[in-house]
Amino acid sequence: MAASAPETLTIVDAETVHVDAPAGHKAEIRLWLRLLTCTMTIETSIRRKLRERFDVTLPRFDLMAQLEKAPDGMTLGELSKRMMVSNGNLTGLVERLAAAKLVDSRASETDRRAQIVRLTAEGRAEFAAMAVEHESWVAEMMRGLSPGEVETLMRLLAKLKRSAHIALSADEKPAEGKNGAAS
Amino acid sequence: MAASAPETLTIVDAETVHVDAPAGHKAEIRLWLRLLTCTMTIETSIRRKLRERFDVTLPRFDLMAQLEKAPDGMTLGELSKRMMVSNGNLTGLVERLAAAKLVDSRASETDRRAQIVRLTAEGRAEFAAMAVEHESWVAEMMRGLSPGEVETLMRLLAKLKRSAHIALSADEKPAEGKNGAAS
DNA sequence: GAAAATTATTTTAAGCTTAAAATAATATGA
DNA sequence: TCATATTATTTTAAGCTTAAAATAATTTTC
Repeated sequence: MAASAPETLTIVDAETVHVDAPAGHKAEIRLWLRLLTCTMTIETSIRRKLRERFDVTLPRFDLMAQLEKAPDGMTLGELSKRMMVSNGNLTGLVERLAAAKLVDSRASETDRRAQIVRLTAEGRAEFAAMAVEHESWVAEMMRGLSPGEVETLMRLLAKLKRSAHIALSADEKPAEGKNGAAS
Repeated sequence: MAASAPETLTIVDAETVHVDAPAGHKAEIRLWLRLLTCTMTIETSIRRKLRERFDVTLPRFDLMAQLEKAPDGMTLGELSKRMMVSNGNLTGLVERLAAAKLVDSRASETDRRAQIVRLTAEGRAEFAAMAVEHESWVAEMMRGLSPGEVETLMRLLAKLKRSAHIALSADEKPAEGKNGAAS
């Protein structure tokens, strides 16, 4: 069951076996590094442009982008899940954006534990301006891909995402035992 | 020439046009978000496991991984370029790893500005142990992809990387003028 | 062989990020 | 109802990260 044990025995030739670690997953490691490189390259460029053009940080833009999709606001927990960052991180981020009058954060009427965060009118306008350029920057960086290639990447990355989530859930519940062995 | 102007007019049907921003690059934005999600999912998992199993942070692991490929050491500038992080970032990272006796940093003999960083014997041993498990974690998360799919992703991400670099260099030199208009 | 330009790194100030512990409000169950 | 568990967030401590300014060494140019 341990992830470190080579359970799936892929047949490899002798060369590959003795050069690599037990199971020889070099292709996967190279793919992971390439994925990281692509993401970092694009992200670094976007970060720089957001600062130059709008004097805003990427995390702030990302937070505003989430809120823009939720006119009725969103709790911190929801934001945390969607942005894939820690809860504590958001507390500070929201505080700073609230200080800049771009978002508004207030306790929920029905559950006083929850904070509901919304874009202010100013935040919405500011985001709209940024989003237009942001979209064109991304498109420009992907200009070398054909529509078909974009489509293929979408499909394969969706598959990778599913695959990663399966691995995730597999090691987050090392022992189950209670509700039967199903699913 | 501006990245924000819709230069490449892709023919789209009326529905799509009026819903989207000027040039309608929704597919590209969605691909970018998916790329980000995949990377963050895998990275978060690796970060957690490195901490649990080896009590080490991801940036430290990444730095050691770079040094492992350079037995004769590497300058900070070289590390900065390869890891795609800022120069100042590395100063602190190397200091902390040096304090832990995992790397060794000393001024170059031939250029006293440059610091040359190397893994210590202890660092090399520590990294070797981590690398084995790291490789299997990554492979596990990619288990749902066939070898052919891994190959296709490699190829298309390489293309995306090139495309992004072209866009990068296009706006890093807004005016050239000196060495002729060639290339 | 100096002045000027370049290169490599460090410092600084601010902000981002995480994991873990603490706080506070709600839900659950005897 | 009251104790217990759960949920949502904040706080804390440490470390990561960046951009920009400062420092220091080397190279270029006259």
